[in-house]
Amino acid sequence: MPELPEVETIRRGLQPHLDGQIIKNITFNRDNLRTPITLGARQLIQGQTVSSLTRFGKYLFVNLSNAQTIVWHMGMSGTVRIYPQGPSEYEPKKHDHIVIETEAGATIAYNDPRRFGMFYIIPTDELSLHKPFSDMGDDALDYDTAILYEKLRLRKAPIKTVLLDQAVIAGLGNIYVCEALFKAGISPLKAANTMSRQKTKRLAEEIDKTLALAIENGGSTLKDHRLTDGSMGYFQHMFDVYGRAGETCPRCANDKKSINCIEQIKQAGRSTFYCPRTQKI
DNA sequence: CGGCAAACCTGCGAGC
DNA sequence: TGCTCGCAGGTTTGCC
Repeated sequence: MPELPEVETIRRGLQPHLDGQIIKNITFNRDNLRTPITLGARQLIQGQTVSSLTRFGKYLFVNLSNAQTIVWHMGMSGTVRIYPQGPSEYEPKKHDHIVIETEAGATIAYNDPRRFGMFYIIPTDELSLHKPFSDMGDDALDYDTAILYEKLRLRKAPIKTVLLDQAVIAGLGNIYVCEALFKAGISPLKAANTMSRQKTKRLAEEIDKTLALAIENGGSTLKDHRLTDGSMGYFQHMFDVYGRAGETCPRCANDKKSINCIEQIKQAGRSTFYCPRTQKI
């Protein structure tokens, strides 16, 4: 599910219920997700105050007053449900792997059927040195276009594949890469190292617009993603190309030039949706 | 090192 | 109705 807009939507939902709150209790209903849940995790988390709730790329960071940080990733199918009234209101669901109760009385449940998610704790000051983050690119909501251009210049793989690499830019996933490339009129097959400064700037503008609009709309619910109140995102209704193989893209529809122009292809094992007529190499 | 397939899991829809 | 197959928002590993 979660690319940057979905994770940011979850972060904003958690903010009023977790930031500044004391974690009274945390329950792990299994000892691993994608990564193991260490034995000491509960002791390090329980009783601590949340000093801030931040996001980097698709990762959520719950920073604690004891200088430890919970690194939280939603995998493919992770969702967070908040019950402000606490345990009396909480309805356990299958695949609720982690349940947090705050001193203020809220219950927060992490549900993840496919268990591709991650939830582990590391010292806050080691975050930037830590494995995935140490060589991750800038966050897709706050990056330098000139640096993006330099990174693209070093890669000859297709632009679609390169933008999915979190070391290039952090937070983009399959949906938003397809959508941004469409809006920028760039073919997903174009070699990254053939991107001009001008085209990179154009792409960056469309990435910015696409992510902002998606966040405004609560992210995209294909199947699993939910806001923390259980409601669905809305941005899936605004896709130009993702999941629309065989349909007509908005540009071609406007020009009355073609129908059924949207094609679905595979790149590095992932589906790509695009309009071959209007997305240029 | 770069690039790609496969693996990690469960659930769901399509087709038979 | 029920079975099998393929596919899904991501990341990591291992093999050319």
